[in-house]
Order: sequence, then C-alpha cells, then structure tokens
Amino acid sequence: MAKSTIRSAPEGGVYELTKKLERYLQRKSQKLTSQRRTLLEKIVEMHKTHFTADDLVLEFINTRPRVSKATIYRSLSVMVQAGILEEHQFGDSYKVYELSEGRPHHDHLICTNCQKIIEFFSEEMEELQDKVAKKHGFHPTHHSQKIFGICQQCWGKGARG
Amino acid sequence: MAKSTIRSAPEGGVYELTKKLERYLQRKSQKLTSQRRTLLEKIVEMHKTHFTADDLVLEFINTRPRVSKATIYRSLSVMVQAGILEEHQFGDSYKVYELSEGRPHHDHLICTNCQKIIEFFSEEMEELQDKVAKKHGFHPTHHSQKIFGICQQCWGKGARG
DNA sequence: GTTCGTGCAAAAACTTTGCATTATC
DNA sequence: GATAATGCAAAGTTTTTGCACGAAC
Repeated sequence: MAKSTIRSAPEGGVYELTKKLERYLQRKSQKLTSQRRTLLEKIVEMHKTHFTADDLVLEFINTRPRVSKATIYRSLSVMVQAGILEEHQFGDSYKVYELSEGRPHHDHLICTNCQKIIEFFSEEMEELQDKVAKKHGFHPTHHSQKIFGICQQCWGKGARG
Repeated sequence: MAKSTIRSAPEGGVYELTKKLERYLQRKSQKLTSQRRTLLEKIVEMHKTHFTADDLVLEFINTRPRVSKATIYRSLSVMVQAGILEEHQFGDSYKVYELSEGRPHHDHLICTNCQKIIEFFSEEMEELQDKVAKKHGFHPTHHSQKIFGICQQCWGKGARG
C-alpha cells in the first residue's frame, strides 16, 4: 500500500521466473518445453494477483500456440513444486494460484459478497502461529489463514451478510 | 486436555441436537424427516471429531433404514445452516465436517505426515484477527486458520518433511 | 391435501490419467 | 536416440440436480 510499483515491463519478471523454472527442471532432469515457457509468460501477462487453472484454459482457447488443458494442470503442479507459484484453496471447489516471485508470505481476507481477496501480512500473527504450534509439539511448515467477511465497499453498499 | 469427558450415553447429545435441528427447520418451514434424524444419530454415534460426506455414505451402505447419498449431501448442508455442523476444507479435495455442539470456536494444526488434526484455541489469535480485519475496513464473519506441519509423534519417528 | 424431502441415476465441476505422438536434452 | 511432455479424450472424484414418488406437517 505504501509503495506502488508500476510493472511496465513484465518481461523482466518472466525472464527471472523462466530461469528459476529452468534451474528447477534441470535439477529434476525434466524439460523446459515451449508450452511451459508460454504458460509462464501468459501468467505474468495476465497480471492477476490470483487465478485458476480455468482462467488459463480460457486464455488459450483461441490463441496460438495452444496449450492444452491437461498441460495447464500438469504445468501448474510443476510450477508449484518449483516454488514459482503458490496454491490456495479458498472456500470454493477449485484451486487458486498466485505468483510467489520473491513476494513475502501473506495471508488473505476474503469478501463473501464480492469475492474480492485482500492480502495482508502481520508479523505478530506469524509469531503467534509459531508459538501455538510449538506449544503443541508441532513443527510447522506453512500455514493458511483466511478471514471471511464483508469488505468496506460492500459494507458501504449495504451488504451486511 | 485437562478435562476428559466419557460419553457413555451419547443419546443425550443427540436429543439436544435433534431439538436444535427441529427448531431450525420449523423456523424455515422445513421438515424433520426420519432420514435427518437417523443421520444426526449416526453422526453422533460415529464419535469422530472430523468426518466426510463419504464416511456417512459408507455407514449407510448396508444399514436399515438406508439414507441415500443425495440426502446425505443435502442434509449436511442443512445441518451447517442450522449451526449443528461446521464445514472445513483442509488441504484435500473433499469437505470435512465436525459437530459444533456448543464447542467453542477453535482452529487446526494439520500433520502432513499422518493427517492427524489437532485442535487449538488462542484468545490472542482471535483478537489479532479482528484487529487485522478492522485495519483493512473489513467486517469479519468467520475465519479459518490452518497450520500445516509435522506433529510430535511423526517428528519423533524421523518424518521431518 | 399441500408442500417439502427422498432416491435414483444422470450430470456437473474440477482434475487426473492412458496412450500414441512429438519435442527436448 | 533416450526420455519426458503433449494433446486428446476418457475416466476419476466429489458434489449437485431433475424428476417421479412418498412422507411430514
């Protein structure tokens, strides 16, 4: 909120991400195909903070070169493994993805009226979570914190659940 | 953990819950059918802290009176509306339910090795969540806090991710 | 007797898989 | 040239729905 970065040349981001994917694939003896490149480009081009597999399927319906549905699903999984994407499951039946891209960890506020997702980060929250986990002898790897409710705009419009 | 209650007569619980369901259904001009009664009984009998729709489908495969899959899904939804059940989506593709039954709100630690779910409650966490929501002009209705990791037992057995 | 719920099977929504073909290393 | 990835369609999972019949109010 304090600092707003205008991404007028997203290609820089794509380049870094493709490098990262390449390094991951080499480590795994897997291949950097044109589809995987194209997908990653499309993901960056969309510049959506959150997207689904289906968003990508739609993007490729009338586009050349095509990337099939199966490849999209398979590639999303690879990119999650590679640490390029993060996978979330908000209330719904489908998975939601976002670029990790050196972004710090954050959690989500989800408006149940307009489906808007607001990201937040709280150092206090992170510490408290670690504290709770330790108290139960638990070794945390990651967490998912979702707060559902009504956002400011919707509340203003009278949507009070 | 401090107090351990032996439920030797779970029928008491069923009675209360059935009353609660009845009140809800009357308010909505809906009907308390034998299937809805039977389902609620079965849910209490299972005394699982967390169960899925499919768990219930299996329970009714060779049992009289039967309750169909469609009715199970429809009834679970009704019971969530009635405040009798809580619905969760932990990492997997299916939904997980638990009885609310006057239990205080709590969150979950999920062992990614043995799938065990540990419940916890932290007043501090609740307050912090409200604080974060307010900071973003957000009016929270509920939240879902999941911490994934390795539980004490699994860690002891060498499962360190 | 009206309205709502049930059971069944079919469909829907999202995701995964088998297999022959093609591209990458 | 060996291995891995792709595209397609088919199948898998979990959940929902349409409709004729039956139960609850």
